[in-house]
Amino acid sequence: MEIKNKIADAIKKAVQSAIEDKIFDLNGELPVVNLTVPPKKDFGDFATNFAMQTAKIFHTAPKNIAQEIKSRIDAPFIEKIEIAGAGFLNFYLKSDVIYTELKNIYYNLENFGQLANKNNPTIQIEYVSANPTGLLHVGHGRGAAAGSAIVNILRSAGYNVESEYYINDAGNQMENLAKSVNARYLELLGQEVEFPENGYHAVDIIDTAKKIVAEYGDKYLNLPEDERLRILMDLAYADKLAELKKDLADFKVFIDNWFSERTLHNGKIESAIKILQENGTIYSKDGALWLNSTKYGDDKDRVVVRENGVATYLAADIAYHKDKFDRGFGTMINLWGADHHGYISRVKAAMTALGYDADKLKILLLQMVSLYRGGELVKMSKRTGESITLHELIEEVGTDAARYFFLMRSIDSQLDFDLDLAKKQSSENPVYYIQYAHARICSICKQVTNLSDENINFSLMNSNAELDLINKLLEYPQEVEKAALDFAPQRIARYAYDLAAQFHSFYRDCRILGVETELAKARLSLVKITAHTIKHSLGLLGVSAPESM
RNA sequence: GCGGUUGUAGCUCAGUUGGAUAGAGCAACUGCCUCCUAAGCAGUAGGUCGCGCGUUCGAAUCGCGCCAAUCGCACCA
Repeated sequence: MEIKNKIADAIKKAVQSAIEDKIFDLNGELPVVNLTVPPKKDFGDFATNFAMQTAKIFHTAPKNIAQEIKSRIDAPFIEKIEIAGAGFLNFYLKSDVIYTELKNIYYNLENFGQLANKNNPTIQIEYVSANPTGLLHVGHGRGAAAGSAIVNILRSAGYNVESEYYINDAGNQMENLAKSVNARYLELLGQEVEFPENGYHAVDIIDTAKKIVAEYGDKYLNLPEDERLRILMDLAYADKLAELKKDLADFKVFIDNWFSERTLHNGKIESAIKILQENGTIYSKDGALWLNSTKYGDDKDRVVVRENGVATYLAADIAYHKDKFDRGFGTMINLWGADHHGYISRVKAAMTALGYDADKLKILLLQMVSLYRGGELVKMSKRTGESITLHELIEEVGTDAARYFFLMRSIDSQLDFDLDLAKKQSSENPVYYIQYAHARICSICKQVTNLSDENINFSLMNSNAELDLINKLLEYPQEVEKAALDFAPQRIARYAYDLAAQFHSFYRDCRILGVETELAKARLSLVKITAHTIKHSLGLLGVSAPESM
C-alpha cells in the first residue's frame, strides 16, 4: 500500500477515535482526506488541509482540530507531525520509508509505472476519424498524438481501452473523391476534362490517379462514366486508406478497430430512425424527417433525412453512436476538432432520446494548431493543397519532436507549433533535453560493469540532490493516475521534463564512477530507476528514448 | 446575437475536486568542463494571474458582469 494511503488511514482513525470520545461533534459528512506534497521541503513530506476543511462540521477552530489529530495519530512510519499556517498538518516520514519504497521499485523495475488493473468496463476512444479522401494534415496530427497518448496513459493506469477510427466511406465525400480521381485519371490519359465543382484539388489526388494509371493504364478509359466512377472510387478509397494507415503508423499511432460507415447503411440507420419515430423524437416537416433535439437542449431541431430521401451525416452518426452504446463500453470518448463543438448537443440529444445514458459519452475537443516557420504563420488549407501534411511534418521535424510538441500543451489550448524550435538540437528544445538525460544514464551504465546488483544500501543516498531525485521518482505512479483521470497527456510531458531536470542536477553533484563501491552501487540503482521512468513516461507519449545521442 | 475554448513574467506556457512566499523553458545578465556526454549545471533579474463585483478563514482556481483573441452556429462532412 502506498504511504499516502497509510497516512490517510491513520488520520481517519484518529478522527474516529476523537468522535467516539465526544471531543469532536460531527455535524455533517466527513470529507475525504486530501494529502498533497507540500510546495516547500520545510513543510514535510506530505501535508493535509483536513483540519481546515472540517472546521465547520466540527464547530472547532482548525488549529485545535489539528492538535487533536496530531495527539491521537498512531503510525510507526511517521517521524514527526507539525501544525503550520492556518491549520495544515505537515507529516515528516522516517527516512527508511522512502528507501524501502525505492528498493521495492528497483527489484520490480519492469512494472514501475504500470498501475494495477482497475477491472473497470472497457473505455472506448475514437480519434482522428478523418475522411479517406486526402492526406492527414497537422490538425489531424494533434488528434492522433493526443488520442494515442491518452490510450497509452489509460492503459498504464490500469484501464482496459479499445481505440477506434470511424471511416466516413459513404456519402458525398466519396462521390467527390471518385469524380476528382476520375478527372485526374482522364487528364493523365490526355483527355480534356472539366474538374468537378466540389472536387478535391490537392496534389495527392493526382498521385492516386498516377498510381492507377501505372497499374491499370487506360483499361477504364472507355467504360461508361458511371461504371468507371464506381471502379475508381474503390481503387482510390483503398489507396487513400492505405496511405492514411501508413502515415499513422509512422507517427506511432495504432488503431484497434477500424469502423466503416458503410456497415451502417445495411439497415442500422433505418432502424435507429424507426425507434426515434416510434417514440416521437423524429417528426416530418416540409417533406424531410427532423430530430426534435431542442427537447434535449439543442439550439434547433435537425434534419436526419432530406426531402430527397437521403440520410444526412447526422443520421449515420446517430446509428454509429447507437452501435457504440450497444457494444457495452463503460465510457466512450470522442476526440473531436474544436470546430465540431456544435455537434455535441445533437448527438447527445439523440442518445438520450434512444434511452441511453448520454453522460457515458465524453467529447474531448482539440483546439486548433498554428504552424510557425521563421516567425511567420504557415497557412493551411486542405482544398488548395497548400497545407502541411502530417507526413511532411514528420519528414521535417521527426516523429519524436512532433509528438512531444503536440502533447506538451493541454488539448484545450490553441497550439502554436514552432517548426524551427522543434528542429533545433539544443537545450531550447525540450524533447532533446529529456532524451539527453536518458542517453547520459545509458552511457554511465555502459561504463560501469563491475558493480554487483545485490545487497544495495539505498540509505547511503541522503544528499539533497539524491533525495530530490528519489522523491520525484516516487511521484510517478500518482502522475500517471492524474493524467489518466484528466485525459491530460501534458501532465506526463511536464513530468518527464521535470524528472530530466532533477537528474541533470543530480548528475552534477553525484558521481558514480570513482566513488566508494557501496555508494556507487546505490547511485547506479537510482539512475537505472530514473532511466526506466524517463523511458516509460516518454513511451506513454509515443516518444523514443535513445541510448546514445 | 448565441455557444465552446483561451487570457498568468518581454515570448511560449504549466498550475482549477479553493490552501502556505504563483512555477518552468526561451530571451537578458553572471559564473562552472585537467572530472561518468557542456544537447548539461548553478545563480541574478523579471508578475495589479485580462478588468470589476461577489462567495469565505482563504480565490489564478468557484459565481455573476464586462473586455480581448479564436473557433463554430447547414437538408456539408
